[in-house]
Amino acid sequence: MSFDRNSSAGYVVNHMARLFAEALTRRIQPLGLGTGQFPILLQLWSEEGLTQKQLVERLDLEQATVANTLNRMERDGLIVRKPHPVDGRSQCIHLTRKARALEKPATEAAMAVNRIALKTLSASDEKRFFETMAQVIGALQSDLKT
Amino acid sequence: MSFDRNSSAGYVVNHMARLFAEALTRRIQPLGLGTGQFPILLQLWSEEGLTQKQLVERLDLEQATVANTLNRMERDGLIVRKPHPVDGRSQCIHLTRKARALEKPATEAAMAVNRIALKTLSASDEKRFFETMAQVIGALQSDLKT
DNA sequence: TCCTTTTAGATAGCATGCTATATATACTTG
DNA sequence: CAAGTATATATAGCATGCTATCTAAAAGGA
Repeated sequence: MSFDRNSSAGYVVNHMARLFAEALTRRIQPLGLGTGQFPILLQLWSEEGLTQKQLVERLDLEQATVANTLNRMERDGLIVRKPHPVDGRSQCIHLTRKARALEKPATEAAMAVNRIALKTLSASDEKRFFETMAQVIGALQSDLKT
Repeated sequence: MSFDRNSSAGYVVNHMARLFAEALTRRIQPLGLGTGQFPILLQLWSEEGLTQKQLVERLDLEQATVANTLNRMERDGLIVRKPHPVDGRSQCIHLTRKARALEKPATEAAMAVNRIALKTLSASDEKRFFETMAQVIGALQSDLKT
């Protein structure tokens, strides 16, 4: 009996993640946004003027990933980089008016995707699902720390 | 109160998927494999000589994704493409000896990752987790069909 | 002060996955 | 059989994410 993809947590999780991404893409592409920009925007909507370093600390992404995504966001007119007042190595990331205007429609789109994805779950199933994911994430993180 | 990443199913699922991928990468990179090659190898280990079309039907991936991954696998000496006996458009994908030799260590690596990720879950939690993921996947798939 | 080390960010290069499109072969229909 | 359609694969081009490496500025120590 061979390894069955659909009994492999890693495979199923990857598949589910791709479906989430596709569903979100559908809804935010018309706003001119991509899925990778979303976490950064969420952070900046609640806390503007962060440095790249601070963004990296708050999001579970590598520095290079954030730098590249910021480049695309700058190109697309969503952010501007302003020199840091005291540290010449750093820059503060600020949102443009355009990016601020997207907060409501974009978060609504993300909430719609979450609602649709979880709609067959009872409140307790949903709670359990989040708890289980947190456990799995914790287990993988401690493995990776090895 | 703003949108909280960690209460967003999409975000958490994406994060979990990246951690699974990283844990698997750690273990199969020494074998010369990447995560994207894994589903294709699994399929071919159990059913060799499939066409690209058949692979696409069995894996939830786009045709172009499979074509590109097969190109890398050919480059890396894992597969060979042989002309289809009757259909001149198709090719049959065959494993090399090298790829066949990787079946055991690679599936063991994947099983190790799954075991580690789920180790804090009881049997019933684990069962429930898979059931919930299947429901979420189904809900997203039916949304995307719209 | 000068030198070393650390830190912030940029960049190169790659894999994975996508959409859109091109190409070549097969099929179908008049 | 010719003409048009459908199918199998290839390719272009992009976003997201990674590791590894480079550069420039800051911090610390002799």
